[in-house]
Amino acid sequence: MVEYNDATLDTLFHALGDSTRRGMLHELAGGERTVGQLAEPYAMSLAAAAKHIQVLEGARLVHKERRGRMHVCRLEPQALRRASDWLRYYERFWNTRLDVLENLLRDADAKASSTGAAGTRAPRRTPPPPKGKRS
Amino acid sequence: MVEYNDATLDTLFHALGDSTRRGMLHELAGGERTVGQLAEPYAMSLAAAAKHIQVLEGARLVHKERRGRMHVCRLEPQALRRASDWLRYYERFWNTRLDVLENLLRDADAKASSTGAAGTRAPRRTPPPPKGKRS
DNA sequence: GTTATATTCAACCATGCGGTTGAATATAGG
DNA sequence: CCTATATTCAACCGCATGGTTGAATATAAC
Repeated sequence: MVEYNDATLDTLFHALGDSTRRGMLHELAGGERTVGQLAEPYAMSLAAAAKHIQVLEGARLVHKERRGRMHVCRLEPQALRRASDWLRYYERFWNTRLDVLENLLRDADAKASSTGAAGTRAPRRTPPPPKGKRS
Repeated sequence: MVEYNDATLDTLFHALGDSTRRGMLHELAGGERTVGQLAEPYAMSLAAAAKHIQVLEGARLVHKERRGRMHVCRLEPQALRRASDWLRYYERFWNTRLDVLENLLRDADAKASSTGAAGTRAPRRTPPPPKGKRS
């Protein structure tokens, strides 16, 4: 059951699509950090860094907890796992040498279609991404 | 050797952070598809869908090849593998029951700090994301 | 050659994103 | 109480993104 809704994966991958945020995750892999600690390495305002952290929170990649006057963040690995699960669906394409086989088939096709016969492969659609519960 | 530069991962994860594009990848998992075929399920102009495909190309998730008057797309699994590799670094956080252990430690800490002694854990920084070759 | 099909290109538009600054809030410490 | 520290909030800005439309290009079909 690798079923996550679109919005979740959107925000998740969007959160991962920024090197500052990935850097913060990497830092959090070393243990809990305060907002200030996470922000410090970056050449941007604290407010900007804090926004990045909020994005990570929104994607449930990070949990923030107030402790006295500082807010400490911790990595929330389940979200990362969700991303990994999604990717796992495509694992067969690189794991088994299926891609090599694909290449051979494609090349054979190219040669075939250039010598005549059209539309040999890929005419069938998989059930269309059903408009609101995709991926 | 799981070393990819920031920009690559930025564009890669950004490309994955859109459900239309993920839907297209899913479709391409079924084999080669033309631009028109990929665009058809979506309630947007062909031009818009084509732009999505270009984003996928830019992230090297898809290879497009002109064949006659149509352009056929194929899945390029190495890029997906890159994303998977990046995630793998964090696998330990959810695979081994290390996260559970972490929870226990954290709770213990919370109790400890609420009963007195401050700043027990997480004072050490891992080497800071070195500003241009991070993640 | 003309027409239809498949796709791109260019200009444009609204919205969101990553950043800034300055003020507000809340806790800790002298 | 007053001040310093840690963080958020709100307003603003420039730029990228995701979408549109209409014209351009190239191949296929008649």
